[in-house]
Amino acid sequence: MGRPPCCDKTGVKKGPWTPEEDIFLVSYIQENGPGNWRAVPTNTGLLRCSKSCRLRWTNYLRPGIKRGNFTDHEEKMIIHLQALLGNRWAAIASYLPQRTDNDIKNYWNTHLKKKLKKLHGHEHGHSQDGFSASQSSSVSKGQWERRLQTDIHMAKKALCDALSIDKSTNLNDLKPYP
DNA sequence: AAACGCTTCAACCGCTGGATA
DNA sequence: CTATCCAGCGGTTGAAGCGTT
Repeated sequence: MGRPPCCDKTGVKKGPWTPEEDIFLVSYIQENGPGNWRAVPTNTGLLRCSKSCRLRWTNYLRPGIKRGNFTDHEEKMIIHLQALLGNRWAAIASYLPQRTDNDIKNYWNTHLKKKLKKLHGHEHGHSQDGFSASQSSSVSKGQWERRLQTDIHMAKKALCDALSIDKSTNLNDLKPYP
């Protein structure tokens, strides 16, 4: 017996959010802060499940979000980080605080995948995901995590090169967003 | 003008890991 | 230790918009 789905209650609204719903959600979060998502539908009167509220806030309503028009700089970072980390969009997004993981994922799937395919022609047989690739060569998760840390360090250096950032001063700027 | 196919992206679904009782 | 709950994550879907015929 698994955990029951959170959204199977009757009377839960789905689909696009209306401006009114957005206002209810934003004003609630302005007063109470994000978190305790379970309480949000009851306290706001929104007929949405907690998951839907959290998603709407983090991907659309949260302040400081930049939408559309990815810069060359951002694009390069995404390409480098994806090559290193695989499809770990939340981890990638932590390096681009103005972008959401959903946005980066969408941009990758709709723009960058195609772009890279064109660039590389038909390269075959290379893996996409770090740990799943390592698993096949019998690497333990602990070993893989350590390797990942090293890789991240190397990637930061590589990013500095790719983005023409001064290596000695700006490595720390690439720390994930808290 | 309208029918069709393609692209984009907001939102959903199912799963996982961490926290807690 | 086990069961349950919740937040968060990544894959996927489908409606809307856009371009082409």
